[in-house]
Amino acid sequence: MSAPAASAPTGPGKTAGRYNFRHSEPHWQERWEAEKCFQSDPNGDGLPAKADSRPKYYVLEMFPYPSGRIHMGHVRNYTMGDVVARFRRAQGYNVLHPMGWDAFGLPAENAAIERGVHPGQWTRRNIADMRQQFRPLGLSIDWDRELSTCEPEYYRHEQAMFLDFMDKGLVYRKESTVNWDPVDHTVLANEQVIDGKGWRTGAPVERRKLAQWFLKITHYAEELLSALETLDRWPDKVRLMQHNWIGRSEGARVFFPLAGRDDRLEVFTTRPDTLYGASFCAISAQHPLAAEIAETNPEAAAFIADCARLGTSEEAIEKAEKKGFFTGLEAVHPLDPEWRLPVYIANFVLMEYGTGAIFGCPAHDQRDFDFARRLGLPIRAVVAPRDADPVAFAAELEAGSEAFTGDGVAINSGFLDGLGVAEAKRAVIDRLAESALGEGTVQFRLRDWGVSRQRYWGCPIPVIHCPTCGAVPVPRDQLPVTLPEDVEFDRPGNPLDRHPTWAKVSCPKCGGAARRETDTLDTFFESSWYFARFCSPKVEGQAFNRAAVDYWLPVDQYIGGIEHAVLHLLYSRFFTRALKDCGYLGLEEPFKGLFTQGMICHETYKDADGRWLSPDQVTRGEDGALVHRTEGTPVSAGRSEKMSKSKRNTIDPAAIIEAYGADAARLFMLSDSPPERDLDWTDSGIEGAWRYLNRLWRLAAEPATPLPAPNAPRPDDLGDGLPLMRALHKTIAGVSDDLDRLRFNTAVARLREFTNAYEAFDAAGDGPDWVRRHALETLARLWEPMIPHLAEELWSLLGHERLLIHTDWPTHDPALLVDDTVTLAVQVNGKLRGQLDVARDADRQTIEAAALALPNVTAQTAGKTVRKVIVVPGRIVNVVAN
RNA sequence: GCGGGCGUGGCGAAAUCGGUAGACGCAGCGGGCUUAAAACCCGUUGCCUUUCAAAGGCAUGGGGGUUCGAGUCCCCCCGCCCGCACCA
Repeated sequence: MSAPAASAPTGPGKTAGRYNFRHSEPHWQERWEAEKCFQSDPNGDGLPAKADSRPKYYVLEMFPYPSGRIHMGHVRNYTMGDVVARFRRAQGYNVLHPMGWDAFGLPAENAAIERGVHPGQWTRRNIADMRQQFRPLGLSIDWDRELSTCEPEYYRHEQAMFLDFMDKGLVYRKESTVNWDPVDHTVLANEQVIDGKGWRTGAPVERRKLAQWFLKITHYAEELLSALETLDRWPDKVRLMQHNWIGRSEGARVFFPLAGRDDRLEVFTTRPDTLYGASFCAISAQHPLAAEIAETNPEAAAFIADCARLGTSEEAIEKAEKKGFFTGLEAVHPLDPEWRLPVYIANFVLMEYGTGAIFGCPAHDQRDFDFARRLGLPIRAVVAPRDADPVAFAAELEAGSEAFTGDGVAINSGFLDGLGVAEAKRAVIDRLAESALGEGTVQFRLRDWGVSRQRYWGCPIPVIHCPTCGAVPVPRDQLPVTLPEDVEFDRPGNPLDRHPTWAKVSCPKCGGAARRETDTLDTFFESSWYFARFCSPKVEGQAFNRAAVDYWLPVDQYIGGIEHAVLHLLYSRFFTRALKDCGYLGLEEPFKGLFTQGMICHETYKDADGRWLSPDQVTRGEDGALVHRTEGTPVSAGRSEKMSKSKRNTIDPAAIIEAYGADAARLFMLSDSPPERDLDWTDSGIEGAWRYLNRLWRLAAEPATPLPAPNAPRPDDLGDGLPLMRALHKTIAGVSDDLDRLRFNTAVARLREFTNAYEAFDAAGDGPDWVRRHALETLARLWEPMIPHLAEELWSLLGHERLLIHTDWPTHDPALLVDDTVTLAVQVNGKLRGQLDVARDADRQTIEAAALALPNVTAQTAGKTVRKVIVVPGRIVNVVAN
């Protein structure tokens, strides 16, 4: 790509002048800073000044992980947020637009292992670097509210929250399975397990049981689900994903007494109506009953081990045949004491869902059907479609290979026969309840949130393990529990665990020797409340100044990536409820408006050997074909994909800003693609943005016609300036609406369209000249949220001393939106045959007559009879003739 | 397998109360300015028929339907993308 050299304007003449962004952008940034334009915390308590009566508006972009380098995704994300922040500020809102760092996490530990640098040092240096990289973008951020989650001033509050959650019964500890890398002696996150092997060591991952801390998100499952309906400014897609993730299903718990034993098998089903079609029971390989049987039955133990081996790779699960092992036990059918069902251990039953046990009804569940076929178990139809012949239907189903899962009526089901599915469910549940053999229940797919991580670089869990008192909370006056600085990463495992002194403490209860919890919190913990901490980031004794969170929350517009659709957003919704129940704040939903932006993509390149090449290694040869820049060897271009280091198709924002300036980068980010869709980065796209900025700059720096003085009075009669004035007001209305709905691409198109109209405008006189200046000033004001530096530059070129950012957002004059005449499309039989200019208020007869008189219309209707003329005022005339 | 989304010029896209499809931009083509190039400016650009003009035909993944009129609503089919994935 050719980087334009910014030069001083050369004045009118043969060479067009160029906008010098290198001078201008830092200049306006300094002015904004000097005038404290983005400050929002005058008292230090998070609240606005007493006299400030503006309504509040909280705009937030998901805070970044401090990797050390900003990437194009950041530029897009923060540009969008900045447009919203600047737009709302101009509209008279008191805007909160903060920035912080999601600073705990694995990459810092990897850096420590690979380069021997301390995670804290690495993280803090990255933060400093990234702050510097954000600065040239000209974002309207209140940096005074900056926070970093890895600092004790931040995480001490979440330790207190953890203890409050404990008091509220929202925290518990239980054994849970983790992915264990036997070489690194470390726990792996799911995404670090690739094909059942550790990503770093390649060693087969083991499943180990560890006691871990859980947060009871399921306590709020019902509410988290139902409240989704109130989030009307969230994308449907995200709400749907959360809906599915929570996965509510209504059904029943059914108890099957075990023949010859005192205990019973507890089963969850959504189809109690098919109980008469049961032909077996099945339990998970992890079910306690399975373990019990395995103790005395080596074959059962072998089968269970077999099941455990499976289950790492998704593909294996997909292809796995349904397998079962007969336990020798028989379950008694709850509706018929004479009826016995064999009990199997089955590889397709999940311990984590429901009760870890099912009853199988092959006729009406495909999995059960497959299982029954394999093991030769009976298949008995107990539901038939309403219009089917029950006997024939049952025969066909039992001979076929597919279960029937649709609605219908009960057959072969005793007292249920003839009832619909829904009625039959109710009837069965009632009958079971009478004999205490079952009950209606609601089951969720959502599981409790396991927050323990066997890691160093995270927030310490404030608990002490005492051999006599058990898990004891760290007394609040001893918070924060801080991470030790003197740690080594030269050996595998968790440095906290093997630290010589850190974990050794005395029990707060009995004073005996005890040991600190060495697990740290999942990093989703920090991001579940940072948006609230931003409301009063400087208060010390408490997490929040209650008045400040009451004032600022909820976040009016949250912007971030779709990858956080479920976990981060669901955890934050949970946290907000839990914090409310602990008295921290007073609302349930933290994010009123949510917007998920698309990714930045770029074409990918490979050399002849299939190695990825970065865009700057690729150029076009003389024949236009892609070649390697230095070696001249052929290069093949692949499809456009999300920018990623592994595919080497990234573009460095710093290089773009250096070559074209921040406004060009911002403009390109907002142009062309709708913000929720992926954006393709192209060289020609950024060139186009840069070209437009210069055009705009020239309108003010080198005007074709001299402009009247600033603040010149508006002439009573705009004369020939009226059409441009109308176009301007349509633009004001359109752009305001676009920005309100975050439709940045159409706002850009509209402003460019008006620029075209402005340049084509050649009327002369006082009226037109006044409109010219007015239009240019308004154009600067409308552009300011998107390209703030150039907008200020234009404003200044137009002779204003006071910053543009302090001027109000323009409002349109509704009278100027309606034209005196309108152009109607004229159709004959639905096909366009001409156009008609008529007065806006022309009556139907006049329009009809004029339309029928159009030469093209008479030609088309010649020899036909006009049956009907449809007139849609202001839009269209359709002549129906045959 | 289940759920959701999307298919519009060479490309990114507009047009969502059913009313002139292709705004705005990218790329292309022709021209101007220039010693030359860049930059900049002007014109042009969905496809087809037509020497020009005028006009006409075809076009929003494919097929059918509703309607005076369908990118938009309904039904069927095809393709791509995303989420979940033995959730009983």
